[in-house]
Amino acid sequence: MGSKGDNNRQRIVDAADQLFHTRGYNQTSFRDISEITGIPRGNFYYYFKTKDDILGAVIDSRTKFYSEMLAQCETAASQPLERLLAFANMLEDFSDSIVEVGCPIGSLTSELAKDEPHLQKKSREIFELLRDWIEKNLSTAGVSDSQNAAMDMLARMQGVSVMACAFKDKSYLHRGLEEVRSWLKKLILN
Amino acid sequence: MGSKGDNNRQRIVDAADQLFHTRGYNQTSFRDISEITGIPRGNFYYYFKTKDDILGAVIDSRTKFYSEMLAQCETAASQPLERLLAFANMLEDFSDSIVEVGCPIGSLTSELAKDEPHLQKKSREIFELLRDWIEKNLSTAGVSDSQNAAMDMLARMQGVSVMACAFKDKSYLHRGLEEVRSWLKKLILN
DNA sequence: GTCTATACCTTGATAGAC
DNA sequence: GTCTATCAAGGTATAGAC
Repeated sequence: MGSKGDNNRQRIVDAADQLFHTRGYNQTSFRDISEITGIPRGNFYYYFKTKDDILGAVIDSRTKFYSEMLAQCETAASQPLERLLAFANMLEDFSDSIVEVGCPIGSLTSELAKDEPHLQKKSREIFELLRDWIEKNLSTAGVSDSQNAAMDMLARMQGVSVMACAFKDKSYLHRGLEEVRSWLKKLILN
Repeated sequence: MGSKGDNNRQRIVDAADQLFHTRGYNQTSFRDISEITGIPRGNFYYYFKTKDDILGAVIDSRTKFYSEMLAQCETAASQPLERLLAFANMLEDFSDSIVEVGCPIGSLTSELAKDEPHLQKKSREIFELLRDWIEKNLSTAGVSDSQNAAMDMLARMQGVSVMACAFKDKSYLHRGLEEVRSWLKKLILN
């Protein structure tokens, strides 16, 4: 705590987070992380036992990030609909990188599904965090079957992310997210 | 044409197709393909110049596969709505592998977005094939803005695939596809 | 056309000096 | 805590015999 090593550890996690997003987990090497951080490859093993452990720390970091994002949505608005809309709006800030390399959560979970079932389970927890928060707000807003509706909202956002990335089409991403918002309003306001 | 080598070439493509789907392109090695086909690693270079070339052939093969699937949908039904529903129904046949490793088109396109922009463009052509076919049928059915509606249909299917794979939830996949079908009916029958 | 052997590189991971 | 040197394994790709 507060020791010098914590800085290096955090710098490794931050660089890995970025690289896992833009290049993917399997396509990111220790050399890549070393070049960005300036920390020699061998040193990584002082902070982490394996590459999987780095990914675990990255997922923890992302969980914290989205957790704070949801907290921000709750501060920004007091009503469930407004909070859900605030969440959808925040995603627009990342539209450039979504079009370029996909959704950080969705693309990671999809990649891990193919060869890292244990870590896929861990990355799924970010989805569960979002799903439960959405469900809570939908439920408060009086939406029946809020569990399924929460999954549907995430699915819609994932769908537009995948297609926007596939077609490199930023305007489609915006149109798709706009449809999610209008779907939300219709769902809650009847 | 008809020479012995064509058999080996096709066997390589078929094995690679399967492996790229279940393990991903980058995580599939020549050794893996060699073990399945029994063809020595070195021989691959008689049929293909690089690994990328194998992927190119796999994408061509998948394009042909989906092209034939769409033709089947046209044979199975004469009305646009029925044809679109037939298409959605056919995807249910692959629900097990979608839950396990994701949609073959979506997950490949997402993977390639991160480190193979040239091949991502090629894999996108499968999406374009589907989109244009869906658009044609929606248009014939009298749907206004059929272009956007076709993208929306693909996006919805991709979304439920990503979430069903993330949560390993086959029943969610079925529910999601059922919603796509009812959305289609509402869209066309007003 | 088919096969073996192998070159050459990068990978994740380890050992041990400082 | 930090660093360098290095390992063993596995990757794509090549050379050349048959």
